[in-house]
Amino acid sequence: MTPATRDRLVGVAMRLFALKGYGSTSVADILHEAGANSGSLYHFFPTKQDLLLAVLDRYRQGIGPMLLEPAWQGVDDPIERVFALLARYRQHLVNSECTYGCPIGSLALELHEPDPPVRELLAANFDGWVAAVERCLDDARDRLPADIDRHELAVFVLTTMEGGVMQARTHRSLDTFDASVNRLRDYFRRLQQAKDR
Amino acid sequence: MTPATRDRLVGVAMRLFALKGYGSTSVADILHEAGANSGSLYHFFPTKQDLLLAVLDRYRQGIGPMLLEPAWQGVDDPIERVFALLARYRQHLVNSECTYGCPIGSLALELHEPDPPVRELLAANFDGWVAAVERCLDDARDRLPADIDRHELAVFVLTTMEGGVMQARTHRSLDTFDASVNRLRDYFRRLQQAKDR
DNA sequence: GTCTATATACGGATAGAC
DNA sequence: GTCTATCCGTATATAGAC
Repeated sequence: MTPATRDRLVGVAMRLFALKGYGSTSVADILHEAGANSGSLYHFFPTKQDLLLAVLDRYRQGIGPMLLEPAWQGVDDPIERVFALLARYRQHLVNSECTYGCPIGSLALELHEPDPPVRELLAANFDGWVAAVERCLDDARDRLPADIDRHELAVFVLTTMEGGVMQARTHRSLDTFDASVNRLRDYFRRLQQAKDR
Repeated sequence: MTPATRDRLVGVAMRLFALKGYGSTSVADILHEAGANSGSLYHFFPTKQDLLLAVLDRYRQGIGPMLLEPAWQGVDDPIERVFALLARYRQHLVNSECTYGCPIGSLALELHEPDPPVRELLAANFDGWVAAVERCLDDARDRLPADIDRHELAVFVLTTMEGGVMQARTHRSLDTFDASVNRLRDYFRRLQQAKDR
């Protein structure tokens, strides 16, 4: 069965906001691609921004099933899971010729003064991502220095992904993304070596 | 003498694009704040995008005099210069209550499929920034492992800044920026320790 | 180079029948 | 819940006098 109209609208909006940005996606674009009419959309969502909130909520709920589970298929080592997650973003860049990166990061910088509910959902998406990485680091705590701040380190992994994706899109090249992940990998190696002693 | 109209338009556009974004800044906003009329702007710039190109070019030319020189006042140590540069972005966040970060990064993610000249000027801005950091690292080469890729490391510094700024703006808090810079500092410490042995 | 007035398109959102 | 038709503001850009 084809998804109900509301879900279809959210799905199309998710796709188009990621592809073209929030401001550059018109309500008419969404209606056209979803095969719906203005009246339907405004029946479910009072404003375009409410549709954005639904999109951000779907991203947040999808962190586990849509992002982590596929990325971690067949990867059990917690530190390798961190880098498998980064590899997934790399694959998105490859598939899109370096035009598609992290939709949350793009929206976070596109919307300069977002209304509080929007900003909070963006932050909640980052928090969920960082928390998942932090659980990996906790699982690997025996291989890291005891005094390392694992929350800071998890934030730093997200920083590396977002900063690397931004530069890759701008240069239309994977080089800067790979350089960033290489340096993060080197940092992890040195942390693990410090533990060995 | 008050700046010539053209320069004033570029200056106002630079400010408003950084504050509100490119798409959310109307030509009328710029004209109003610059005290100019439509005819003047379109006399100098055929389209709004040409004005953006002038803004990006001014950023690029300003990397030395407007960014590096102020950040490096009284700082001679090349590695401290890297962190002084990051501290300058932190200060921008403080001054703006975490709303103003890096205008180049914001534009890079706001414009999803920029016309080639725009994308190239964004990339040139990143290149100039990275090259400056790389020169610092070259100046400190004796304190870093001989086999470290200093270009990758310079890219990683920009990655840290951009990723940290993005999260700080989203959380309206310096914590994630500070966490990222702390981890980068720890990485540098470990690189220098590796050299000592 | 600068001014005013305006063309023209498209945006989000609404009205009201079905 | 869905449809068509449309309101109305604002956007970029232009025309042509001065």
